[in-house]
Amino acid sequence: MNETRPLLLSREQRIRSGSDFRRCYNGVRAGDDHLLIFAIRNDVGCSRIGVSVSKKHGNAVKRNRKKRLLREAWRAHQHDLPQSLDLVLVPRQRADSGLNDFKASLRRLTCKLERRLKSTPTRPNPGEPSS
RNA sequence: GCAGAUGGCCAGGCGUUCGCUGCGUCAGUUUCUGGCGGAGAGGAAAGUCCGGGCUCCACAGGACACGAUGGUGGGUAACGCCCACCGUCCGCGAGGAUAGGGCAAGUGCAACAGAAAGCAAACCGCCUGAAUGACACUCUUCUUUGAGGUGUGUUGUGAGGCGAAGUCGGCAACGACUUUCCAGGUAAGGGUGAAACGGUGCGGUAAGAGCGCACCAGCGAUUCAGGUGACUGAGUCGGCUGGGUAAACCCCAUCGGGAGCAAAGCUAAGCAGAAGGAUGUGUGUCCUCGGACGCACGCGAUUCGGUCCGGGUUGUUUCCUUCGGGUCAGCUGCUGGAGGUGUCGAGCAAUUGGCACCGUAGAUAAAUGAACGCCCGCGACAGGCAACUGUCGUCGACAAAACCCGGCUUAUCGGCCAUCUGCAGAC
RNA sequence: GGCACCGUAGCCCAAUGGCAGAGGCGGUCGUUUCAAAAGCGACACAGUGUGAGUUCGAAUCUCACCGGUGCCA
Repeated sequence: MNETRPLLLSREQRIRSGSDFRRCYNGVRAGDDHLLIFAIRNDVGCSRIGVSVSKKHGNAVKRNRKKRLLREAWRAHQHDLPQSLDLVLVPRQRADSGLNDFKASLRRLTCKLERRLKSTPTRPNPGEPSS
């Protein structure tokens, strides 16, 4: 691991507007038992993530804990993952997902998404409105 | 020691590393970045059930509706909250519960059962008289056996039989059916029902009845005493008693303007309009004779918490309604307040006055996290007579601010403290 | 965050405070048919979201929870 680059997670590395979320939902996606990821390329210069946890996961405390675990997993692995992507992380509705589960799923699924995006690099994202 | 009652408190702790959001300061520099310092979820932050602060709108009034509250006194900015007390109910007790004004202002409701469900009467039943049957006795009439009548007594019936009348059947005895059978006194009793016009006893009576009396319960009036008051206690008198339900309509008293920080204000950016409705009459001044301004009436819009009356503002060539389009970015509001802690007073208490000290979250796809180590607690397993020891754990209650306070309600692992009660034991 | 509204059979929904509950669609069985559909007949399916209270009695009235829906800049 590169020791010189700090493991940060600032506000610019987060998806915060509804239109960006909608753009991601029209991109490619991949999932496993713990996680579902929507991804699309961006031109901001760095990768960004967004987190979406539905009300089915429990009360506000349980939902907040899942969001923090997802952000921590991404923060720890941000330099090992493909760059210049917008990711939306959606956890699966199961109670036993821990931090290590999310880390492993994140690594595995982003590699899959990177390969899928490279295989169709010129795809004009048919789901995205071309406004 | 066991079982409880009430009130209060805590909400796993410490350390290292990485990370997040504000604040202060310094440096680069004015887009931001970095260093240092310091701060960073709750007792319920929750539900949004009440009350206020604050912001905007409105702020002539009247009538009628509407909503909330409901023992008394106090506290408070205010409350449906809190404290103290009163009444009622529950508990052996410490204590707990209590929407607790008024059905003697009016209207309504009570299924089923029951004689009857609200005015008290009707029905069954009980009793008396008339009437009538039987028996006994007395008197009397007719010609003896005998028959009839009068009176008295006992007893039966008196909605029920051997009563009376009619029809049918039958030789008859008799049987069947139909009709009819007077007047009154009672409310003791009447399988019900949630609830039945006081309860028990004695007297009394034709039978009965608060009809009378004694005690008890309840109601009303009144007097005295205590209390600020709700109310309590004692006495006298009265008729003997008038049910329940107002979280049924309602009456009484008190309170209530509307909306809510997605309020409200500012900056920046951006877009495209369409349809429908209203646009009247009279008159004055100016006057370039086309218009402008003003007044009155009418009409429209809006507002005065709801409706009506009545008013305010405004429009009458610019407004209103609906549909559509654009933006949904930033700033202020935004945290110092009915603040907290300690102490000295007032008060039974809730609460409140003085003084001193403290500085205590401000996010916006929404900040508090992760990893490791030690201790604490819990659970499982193993060893051990036990005390205990060791290992393991996605182990650590309920739950996270969103303008801010005061309450209420609900959720909650485990534990601590204080006061008190009952039972058992010892002294 | 704030403000409103609603919970009754599998679904849609009715009910005067009174025997605990109407109807439609759907379901099961029978009848009919060669078989089905339609029709006809029968049956089952609720204890009214949960818990307290008022009342003799609550789906209904009151309160507190639970679940769901809608609106705002």
